[in-house]
Amino acid sequence: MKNYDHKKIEKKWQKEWSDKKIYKTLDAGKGKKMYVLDMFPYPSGVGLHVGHPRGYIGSDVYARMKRMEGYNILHPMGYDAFGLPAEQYALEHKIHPRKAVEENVKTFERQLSIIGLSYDWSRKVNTTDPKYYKWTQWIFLEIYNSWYDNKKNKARKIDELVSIFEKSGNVKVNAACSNDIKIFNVKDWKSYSKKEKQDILMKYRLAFEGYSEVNWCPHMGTVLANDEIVIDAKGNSVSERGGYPVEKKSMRQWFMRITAYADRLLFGLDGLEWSSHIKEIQKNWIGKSEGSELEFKIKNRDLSIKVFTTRADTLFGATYVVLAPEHSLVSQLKSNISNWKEVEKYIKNLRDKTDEDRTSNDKEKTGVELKGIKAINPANGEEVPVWIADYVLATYGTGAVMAVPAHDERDFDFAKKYNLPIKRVVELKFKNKEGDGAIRKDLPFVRRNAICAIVRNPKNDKYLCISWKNHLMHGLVTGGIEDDEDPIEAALREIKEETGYKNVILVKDPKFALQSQFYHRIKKENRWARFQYFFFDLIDEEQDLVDEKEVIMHDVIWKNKDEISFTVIEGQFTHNFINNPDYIYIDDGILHFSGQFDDMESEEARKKITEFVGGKIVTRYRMRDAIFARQRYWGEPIPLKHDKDGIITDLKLKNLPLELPNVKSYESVGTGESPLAGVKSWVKEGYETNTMPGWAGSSWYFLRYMDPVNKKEFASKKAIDYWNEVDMYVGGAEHATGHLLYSRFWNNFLYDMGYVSFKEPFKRMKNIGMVLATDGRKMSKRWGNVINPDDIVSNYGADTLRVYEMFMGPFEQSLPWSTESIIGSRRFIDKVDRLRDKITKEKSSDILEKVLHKTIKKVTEDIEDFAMNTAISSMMMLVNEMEKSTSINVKDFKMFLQILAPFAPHITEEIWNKLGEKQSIHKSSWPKWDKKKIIDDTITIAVQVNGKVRTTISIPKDMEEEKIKEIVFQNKDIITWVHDKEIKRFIYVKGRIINIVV
RNA sequence: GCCCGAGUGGCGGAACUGGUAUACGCGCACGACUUAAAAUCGUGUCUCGUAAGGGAUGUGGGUUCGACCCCCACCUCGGGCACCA
Repeated sequence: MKNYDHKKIEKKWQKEWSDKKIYKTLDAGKGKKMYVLDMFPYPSGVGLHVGHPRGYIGSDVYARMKRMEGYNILHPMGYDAFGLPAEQYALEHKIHPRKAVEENVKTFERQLSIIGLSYDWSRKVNTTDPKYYKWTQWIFLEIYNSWYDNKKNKARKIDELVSIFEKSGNVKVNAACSNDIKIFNVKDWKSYSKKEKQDILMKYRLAFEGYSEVNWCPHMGTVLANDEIVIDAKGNSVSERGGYPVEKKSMRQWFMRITAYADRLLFGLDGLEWSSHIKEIQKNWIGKSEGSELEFKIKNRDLSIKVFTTRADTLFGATYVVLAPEHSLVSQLKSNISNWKEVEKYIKNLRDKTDEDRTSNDKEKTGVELKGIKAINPANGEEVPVWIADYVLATYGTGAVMAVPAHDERDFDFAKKYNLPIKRVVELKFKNKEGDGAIRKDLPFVRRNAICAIVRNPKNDKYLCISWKNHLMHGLVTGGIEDDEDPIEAALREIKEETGYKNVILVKDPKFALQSQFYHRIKKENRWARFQYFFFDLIDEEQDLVDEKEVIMHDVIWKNKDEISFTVIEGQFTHNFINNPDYIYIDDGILHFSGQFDDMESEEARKKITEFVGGKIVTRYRMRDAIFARQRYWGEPIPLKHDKDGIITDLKLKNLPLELPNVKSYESVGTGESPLAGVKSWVKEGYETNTMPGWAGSSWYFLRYMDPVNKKEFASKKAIDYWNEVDMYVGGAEHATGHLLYSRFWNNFLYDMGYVSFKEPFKRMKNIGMVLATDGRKMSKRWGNVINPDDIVSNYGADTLRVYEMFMGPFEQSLPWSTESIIGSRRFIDKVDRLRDKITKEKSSDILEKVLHKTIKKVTEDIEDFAMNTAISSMMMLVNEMEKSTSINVKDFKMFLQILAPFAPHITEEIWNKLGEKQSIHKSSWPKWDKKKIIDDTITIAVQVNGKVRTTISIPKDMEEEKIKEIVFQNKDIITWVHDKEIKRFIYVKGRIINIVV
């Protein structure tokens, strides 16, 4: 198998490159800069599998090409090493997490070093290094000491907010803040104690203290993440390990007010060259929705319920109000609630359930009415009941909703279960725009009330239809309601008049109507009809005679459900309606039973009704503020101090870093608090015992690489301005809603503060697909299907691994590893090596030159697009062409080596060197393709007859259509196909195809 | 349930902006070299048909001179969200 000794040459060149520091980044280059960044890894204890380096190889290929193109490249690597896995690994192996990280980093670097990646290792960062996390802590304090001004749409220093309070209280302040802010004036502010002031400011800070529910496992004495919990056979939440009961516990946390940036994070996506897929995920995650905030007054109390709705147009159909069980109003209303015990029990029960339990979709909704409480529907003054229910979330909107069961599925389910009234106020509006029923623009509308009778024969399950003789259509029985006539009477009358059937019985009044605008073909007018639907069953087949006038126009027929193809309204809709008469209408439509808003369309009604009841239009986001605390040891300490009176002070820069104390035991203390709460010296100083979450260090590391050893700043302004944003970011798509949002948030913040000059940190991004095992599953120790890159490098060489990983398939796609296919990549490199025998000083053949220059173009463009697989396949074709040639010009061959060099840096360097080059191939300049050499003078194009290829012809590329026509019609194949048929069309698309239509 | 993305030979995949579908690689078959094997090289390899020719890009329709590509409906798989009012 071995044609060349990859072990020898790879080692040799890796040493050479490292000794000569050929990948060293210049602090400020004269030329253009290019920042190519990999998402830095979490160095785990198990080592790498063959999928891990795939992204690194891709970014390396890109960086190498750009380096050869003359860019000053920043291409660094580092480690994100705080967090649970390292802590867990340390606990299991009974070593300190720092030690564990050191070991894992070593393994990681050994495995990476043999692949030949062009990192500048001198810029390595490690989030667990106090010299690094000093600045993570500093950024935290910057965020802590800031608030978000919604008017200026940027973050500002908290001191400026204090000045505003001192001058004018908080009346004029429009800030992103917690939603339980009280209004105060200057006098109030001055009267507040230090602690009170602190508490108020806390509600404005961008990093703030608060409480949240966590999953608490008393037996283990720890907090568990959602995925560490399972549901046992009895339906209780238990820990995955050990099966111990888990309950909810409210715990003190730190938060980051990322929601302040929701809109900027949303619109910032527009300018980014990311895959639309990732942008879509972020958009959904942010979850912007426009709606109205409306108030329902509570009867006999000076309180009201604020609800958020996107469907203010359905307000007249709101038949009850639901509060989240956690809603603060519940306890405020206690004295008025006559069934308080029941309510209390319900809330208590709910607390023991996990979120997952409570919100799983298939679970039936539950709730309790707050008896003795009535809310007033602001639209019509109706008194409606108030409930608490598990399907309303405290954390979204206002924690309360108006329930409109006729137009919302959840409310509908709930109303059905508890027998609450359902009131339809929006109807489907159908405008007939096609056919001879299409609305005539020149005619006014004539309004009619009408019925649509769905008559079923229970004996054979067929439906009564009218077949119109003139129009070849059939539909259900429809007709107008006379003045003062009862709709059901009208329906019975129409059935009798049109079909003669007189013994039918009403089986269902779905209380549904549909508005339809159409042109009445017989009456010759534009109609705007409101059809009320009724279901009837036929009792017997006795018929009266039908009036002669009706008989002329239509027949009476019986049809199966599926055959009902047409009504005056719309066949498909009616068909669905018959199948599901409990149909709740959730789309926009036209209003009725809504007072002065009747006949208005939903969109307009939303604004008008909101205005009418004194509500306001608001924007809400699904995204929540991010918890910025973990109750663990292995994380950055939060640089804050609490004194005995509850006053918090922030550490100053000169006191940073606040280092993690070295302790013997960093196991959980058993109260749910961080292990730091058990460290006496730490607690005595009053230091915060929570540590930062895993995403803290990774939210700004890309800035530190720009100036990695700076002791005075997180990075100098000069370095930041020179490197600017990351030009190419490569990593997994799994960070779409975590890291990629948090780091955009931090960067936007740092921009507001003037520390960085760009809003968005990652201009272009490519997401590496996963490498699956040969069995199509994820590679995992558990399945025993892990392929280790060390083995591949040892058997085939690093160049083969690199070429294969790029050749496997599209960069962003997940692909299974193939132990069989890799040999193809090795053969390719062997062939390249063997081509050395053919190198001469003679000129290469014209054909070879042409293929070479085309390949240079293709590879250059493909690498730019990360289409690595097609770049390699085009080089394979070039090599096949070279094999056919008797000789290859040395200069041509060197150009080929250069374009192959990013993929196979070792073998190309070896041959390059053997050909007498002194300087590294990786420092040479990227070859340019010769435009003249890739132009084809004659082209081969296909000739189709009626769209089928019949032959191909070779013609000079600029030949005129008339001449081509002549040649084509002299062609034997074409003559046989065309014969003496008439030529209807002759289509010539320049340089592409000829199609003859006969 | 809702929102994205994808379905092409035995396998991984290619196909520019709607213009010769199956490039490149793996595998397989046959042949050359060899005492032999490996390695290497050559030839073939979607499918039906002796051929002429026909049929194939998940399924069914549509638009077009022409569709893997655009439109509609459906099926399957992957991802995201999941009572967000």
